[in-house]
Order: sequence, then C-alpha cells, then structure tokens
Amino acid sequence: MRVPAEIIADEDLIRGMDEKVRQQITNVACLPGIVRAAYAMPDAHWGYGFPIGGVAAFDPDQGGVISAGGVGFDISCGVRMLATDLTAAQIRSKQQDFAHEMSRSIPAGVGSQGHIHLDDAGMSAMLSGGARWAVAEGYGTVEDLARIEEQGQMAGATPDMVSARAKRRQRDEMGTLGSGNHYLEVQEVTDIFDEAAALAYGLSPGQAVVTIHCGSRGLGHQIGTEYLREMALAAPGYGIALPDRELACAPIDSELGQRYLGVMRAGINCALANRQILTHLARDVLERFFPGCKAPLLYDVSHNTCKEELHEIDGEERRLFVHRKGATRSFGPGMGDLPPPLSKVGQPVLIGGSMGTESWVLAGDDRSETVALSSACHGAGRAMSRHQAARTWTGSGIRKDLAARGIIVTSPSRRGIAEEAPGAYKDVTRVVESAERAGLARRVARLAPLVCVKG
DNA sequence: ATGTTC
Repeated sequence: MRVPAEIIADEDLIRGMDEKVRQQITNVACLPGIVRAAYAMPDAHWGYGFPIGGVAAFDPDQGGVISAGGVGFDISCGVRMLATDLTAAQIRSKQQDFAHEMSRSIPAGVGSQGHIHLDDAGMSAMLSGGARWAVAEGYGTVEDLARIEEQGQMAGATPDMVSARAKRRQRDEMGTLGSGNHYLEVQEVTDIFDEAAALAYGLSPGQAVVTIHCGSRGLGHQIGTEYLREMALAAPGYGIALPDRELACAPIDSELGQRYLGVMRAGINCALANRQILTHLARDVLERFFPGCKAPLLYDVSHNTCKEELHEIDGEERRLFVHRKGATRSFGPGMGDLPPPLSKVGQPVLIGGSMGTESWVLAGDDRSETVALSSACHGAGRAMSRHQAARTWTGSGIRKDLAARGIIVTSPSRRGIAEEAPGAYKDVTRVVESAERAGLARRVARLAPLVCVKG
C-alpha cells in the first residue's frame, strides 16, 4: 500500500460491510500516484474494482492514474432537487392522478426512449454543452445553471473522441430515467435540523420537493465498457502492476488517460443534460396540476466522476484528479463554484434514500476537506444483492405495503420494484448520522416520499 | 448502472 485505506463509518456499518469493501479499498491504496488515503464512505459496498462509495485522488506529477472503474459505468450519475412552492398537502389532494401523469410523462425503464432524437451535430453539441445545451434547446431556465456543478457544463469534453456506438446508444435516450435505482420522487420535507442552512436552501417543513436520480444512460455505460477493456489491456505497457484486473487504469498524463478524461467529461455533460430535460418534463406536469407554481432547482450533484481539483496535501496545494464513485462532492462554506446563497452554508449534499424510505439534504462541512478531500456519502447503499432481493420480495407486495403508508410507486418493472425493496438497503439515517459525526457533511433536512416514478 | 451476455 502506498497510502492508508480508511473506512469512514460507525462500527455497526463497518461490521455490516462486505469483506470485499476492505479488499477493494486496500487495492485502491496500492495504485500509482495516489495521495493522502483511499477512502470508503459510510454507505460503501462492493463495486467493480473500486467500491461504490469510494474516493481516491491522484497526482499526475507523481505518476498518478485515472481509472474507468474508479468512475463507474454510469458516468456522472447524480441527484438534483427542485424546491417547489407547493405543500405536501397539495400533492396529496391529487396524489393518484398526479402520480399517473408523472409516470406517463417521464420515460422510465431499460432502453426507455424520449421524445428527443439527436443527429450527429446535435449529439456533439449536447456532449460539449451539457445542461447549458439543454437550456438553449428550451429545457429549463438559465437560472438553473448556477445550481449545477460546473455551472451545468463540464469543460474539456471531447465529443469527437466518443465512439459511434456510444453515441448511437444515446441518440433516442435523452430525457429518460433508465432503470435500477434511478427514480423521480415527489417528497415532503418532514424535519429541519439546521435552520440557517434550510433557509438558505429554501426548504421548510411541509414543503413538496421533486428529486431526480439518474445518469448518462447507454452512453455512459458504453464508454465505461470500452475504456475498462482498453485500460486492462494497456496497463502492463505502462508498467502498472494491478492488484486486481478490475482496477484497470492509465497514467493521467498518457494518451489513453487524456482520451478517457475527455470522453468521460462528455459523459458528464450527457448526464447533466439528461437531468435538465427531465426537470423540464417534471415542471410541465407540475404546471398542469398547479398552474403558476414554481419549482426552482436547489442543486444538482454528480456522484460518479473524476474531477481535477486543488487540494492541500502536506501543506502544499496540489492539482489532483479526484475519483468519486458513489460519493458526492461536499464543499464546505466558501469553497468552489457555489452561488452566494449556497456558498454561505456549504454545498447541498443530496442523499437519495431507498424507495419508500426517507431521503436527506446535507450541507458540505468544512472539516470534510481534511477528513476525505471534500467528499461525502451518496445514498443508503445496498445491503443485499438484487438477486437475493428479488427472491425475498415481490413487486406487487412492496407496492401494496408502500401504498398503505401513503406512498404511490409506479414502474414498468415489477421485478425492479422487488430488487429495490427498502429492506435491501442499509439504514440511510444511520449512514447520514455517521457522515455527520465524521465531519463529512451536516444534516439539514429529512424528506419522506409521496410519489415515486421508478426506473 | 446496462439494447440486464460481444
């Protein structure tokens, strides 16, 4: 190991983690050019190569590497939240019809297609413009852009280097949720833990919010597939001895490393554009049910990325490439590119709970820079495999249980609902409390679901 | 996560 491997969680969470998390985060700590430590967040679980919930930063001047497996298949998968001016009571008064209409308007499921069909020129513009492109195309507003990491557009994307196959898979998939743990949820703010931060974020008890969790769909997956393979084949040529073949990587300063960076950044823009289009679709439904209502974007966070950032290491500011896979950036007050109302209290850290359970809004804690290079957890984290969950529950049973608790779930896949059963996940409250105690982020608000449009 | 196995 070149640096320590640190799991940041309470004892019970650590005991509950698969032994593979320990192995994987130890392997990451062996990679060339890694600085400070390899971190596992409180919600960490086994992943491809790197654990999901893993954070690792590399210095290009010390032979540091970039790894497709350290970003993940779903490049720039993330969460955004719209803080509406509606109350949960207003949503409840039309809950059935509203859920039905939302599920009709938001394309969901494996291979789902939207109403947008991009030609080659449109695809290139989208891959370099991100959410900024989407706004120019009429999806959402210019005001949204300040509330997105990178102001909605990841610089340094190279659409020309994205394979024809990756582009083909995405041509008809813009503005779609996809499947797995992706969802659009309407939630109620139930509890506030930090009044000042809640005020800055525009959150108050009884308020309805819309949360969107999805990523870069077929394009990100295709890029991940291609570069995992290419990096695995190329690693020996760079003199990199891999502790695990799944940790395939390339030096940041190599041709392959630079090519992956540009292509991955195009994938980030795809995810930002996708969430921006879904925001527009959700606002359309809100407007039909509640004419004149407002649903401004609180913030959009990505939790599968590698980003170039400045961090202080051993008293010296260094330019690092920070992999966060199933981990959220967590800038404290005054850090980074946050607009004034957010900068004062820290970056919103949006934590999607499992279907039917609570979700959380946290605020970046300035201690997080020292603890984990300004990173935090991203969700509940799986406690049970999809296969085991599908054997344990049925989709219709879970749907009925949730309906009895006032939560309406729609999905094209009954098996998908079973796989995402609340019992298949860790206790998100425990994860969040653990993150707060460690200084990764502070609790601001707890949310309970009303309507869940599931992928 | 994923045209759920190039």
